[in-house]
This record gives sequence, C-alpha cells and structure tokens, in this order.
Amino acid sequence: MASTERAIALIDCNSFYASCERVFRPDLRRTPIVVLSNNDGCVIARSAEAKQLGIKMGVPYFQIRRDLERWGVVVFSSNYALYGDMSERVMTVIESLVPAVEVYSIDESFADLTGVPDVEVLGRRIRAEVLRSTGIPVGVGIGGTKTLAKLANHSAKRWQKQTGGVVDLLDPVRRDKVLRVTDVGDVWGVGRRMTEHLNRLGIRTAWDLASADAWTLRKKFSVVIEKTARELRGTPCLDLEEVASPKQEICCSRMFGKRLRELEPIKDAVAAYAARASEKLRAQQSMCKRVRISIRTGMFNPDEPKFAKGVVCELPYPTNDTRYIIRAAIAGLEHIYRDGFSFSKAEVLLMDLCQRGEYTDDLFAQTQPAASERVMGVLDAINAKWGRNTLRPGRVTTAPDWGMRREMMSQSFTTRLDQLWVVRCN
DNA sequence: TCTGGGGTCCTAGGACCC
DNA sequence: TCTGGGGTCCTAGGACCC
Repeated sequence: MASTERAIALIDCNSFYASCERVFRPDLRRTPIVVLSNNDGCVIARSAEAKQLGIKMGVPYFQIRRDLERWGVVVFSSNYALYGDMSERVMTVIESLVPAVEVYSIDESFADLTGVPDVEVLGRRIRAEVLRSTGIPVGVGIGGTKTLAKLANHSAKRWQKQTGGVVDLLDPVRRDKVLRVTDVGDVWGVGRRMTEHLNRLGIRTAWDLASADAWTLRKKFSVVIEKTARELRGTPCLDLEEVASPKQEICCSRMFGKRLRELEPIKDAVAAYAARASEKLRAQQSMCKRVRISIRTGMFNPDEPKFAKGVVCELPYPTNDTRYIIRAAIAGLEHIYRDGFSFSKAEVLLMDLCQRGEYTDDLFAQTQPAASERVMGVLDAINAKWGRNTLRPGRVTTAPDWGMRREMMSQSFTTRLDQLWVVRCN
C-alpha cells in the first residue's frame, strides 16, 4: 500500500569499528573483539560477543587488560583510515537504494523513505545489500520522524532476534507499544542529566515524555526537549539535511603518547595539531579569524598537580595558511605554558570560520595575500597525490616520541596497497 | 605507567547602544 | 527626591551526540 506519510529510516552499522576489523579477519567471526581509542586509552567499540562479556563502553584499557587476555578477546588500536574508507563504501550502497540520504556520522545515516510502497521490505533490502557489498551488518529503524526512526533502530538492536534487525514504527499501535517499554533515557536527545530531571517529574518512559505537556517542557527546560517530545508524538521538528553545511569550528585535540613537561616538544605537538586543523579548514573551503589553543595535565591521577588553560588568539586577517595558524597557536602556547607540570593533552580550535570569498565586513580590512593561496594550494595538491605529510612545515615532525601509542593496529587494507599483505581465511 | 576526539545547539548574563 | 527599558551581540558554559 503506497502512502505519502512521511517516513524516515535510520540505518546504522552494528559495532562499526569492530565489524570493520572483522571484515578483514574472517577467522574472528565468532571471537569477541574490542577497539581502543587513540593512545590505546579506552574501549570505544565492542563486538556483540564482547558486549555479552560485560565489557563496558569507555572503560580504560589498562584496567581490563588482564580480563581481556583471559577471555580471549582480540584487541585492536583504532584505524581511522580503514573505518573512514569502509564508511564511504557503506554510504555509497545506501545512497544507491534510497531517494535521499543524510550522512549523520561515520556509521549512521538517515534516509527519506516517504512514498516508498513497503518500507520494511526496503529496509531488509538495504540490510542485505550493505552486508553483501561491504561485509558490514547494519540495523534499520523506520518512523515518522527522526527521533522515532532512532527509537525504531534502538528497538531493532534490542530485539535483534525477533526483528531481524529491521523495525518499522509507522504503525501507531506498534509505535505506542514500543514507547511504553522504552526508558526515557534511551530516547535520542535525552542524556543523563535530562533523565534525572525528567525522572523527578515522574517521566520515566518514552511514552511519558511523548504525553508530557510541550509548553511545560519548554518553560522548565528548553526548546530542545520540547522538540524531542513532539517528535515522539509523530510531529516532525527535525528535517533531513542532505547537504552537509560547513563546520562552524574545527578542532584538533589529542593526548600525547607520554606526559610532556618541557615547552619545546609541546610546541612541536601544537604545530602538528595546528597543521592538521588547517588542512581540514581548507578542505571545506573556509578561512578562520581566531585560533584557540589550550593545554592540560592529566585529569585522573589524584597525585598529579592539575593545570589547564586556554587562550584565544586573533589573526590579523581571515586566513587558511598553515604557517600563520601555527605561528598564532605557538604564540598562544608560550603565553599559557607553565613550568613544572606534566602535560597530557593539547587542543587547537579554529573559530570564527567564514567561507572563502565571502565578503569581509570591513571594506578596508586586510585580506590574505595571493601568495598564501598559492603555497597552500601546492601543499594540498602534493599531499593529496602522495599522502598526508609528504610535504609539511618544518616544525611538524612525522614520528615524534610524544606521538600516539597504537600497538595493536590492523593494516590499512582498503587504502594502502603496501599494507595489503595478509588476509586470513579459515 | 595507563582514562578519546570531534562536533552542535541552547541559554543566561554582561556589555553596549539608543 | 531619585536611578528606564528594549534591543542586539557576544561569550562562557552546559548538555547532548557519535
């Protein structure tokens, strides 16, 4: 039965990073897998088997290392080159099957299925096609709004066996049934804090939230939660955004592979982060007017003296020139650095972005010289052809001793021919 | 020894203007 | 004696997301 009722699907990859690793290690089909954050810090992805073992998201690796060994869990450092490339492949397959897509994150996309005769059949087809073409298992949730599609997807995971990974909540009876058995904290957009607030008002399930008075929610909390409640009722408040708008700020922040006390190595790290952020800036055709640089010591060790500081540096004119951005970031760093602390992390944040060619607000304001444009153009062209950091500013080192720890990284199977040397089959 | 990285949106409150 | 009001812009901080 065809209908013009609005239908949105949320398609997400199951245990995405773990699934990516498994595609190239079919011998691990039934083995529990976890993937670690940068620096092998904490667990950020778990295969279904690993979840079953009770391994929690975000738990520090060093705390559970022994257990993982004992249980025979296979551990990977994160390999973003691989995940990014696999993500593109998954999205391409989805785009070939549905009228309109919004890529929402590395492992999720919304699709507009309005007017599709049988959404559940299409959902199952998406699932089968993505699995066949990429090896990645996905779940599909369908609803009248984005929030309901998210809820449907959550249900597909929760009742994986019964649903086969596809849930359609367009039918109001089924929708209400699911709303009643879902905790309000499991609703998209309701975090820990909001859950506490809502619980205090006696709002415990998604159904309670959907039934709550929208105006009261707005007055007591914010328009955000009001929209969530309306969406749960089936009133669309969030549109599908097919064209990604340029980022309003760009950030590069990382923990160092080890603590740094001296200013010089921190300068090197900040230069590298500033260079990376500038690349992202140019990739979306933007310029920035201000740079914020911040550093901090470790946050968890109670014996370690704590210190954190940041500063915003104005640039003389909007620029995308790595050299000036590095210069500003280092000047800021010298300003905030303090002797006698063990620093663990630095962050470079590019703020006040504008699109290249956008009119400056001051007719007499200085603009970036053409030479900058040319040098950066050459830099990016060479690195696009020969790989990141083939050409780089003198301050940026490739294998610094403060660099990231990643001792269990898989090969970049899909993006580096020189690393494609073993694929195990059983 | 050891605890990620990258974003968005909203709100409150201060500064400033007329 | 007596001390406006409305509007805008900016910033910091909170909350949330994956």
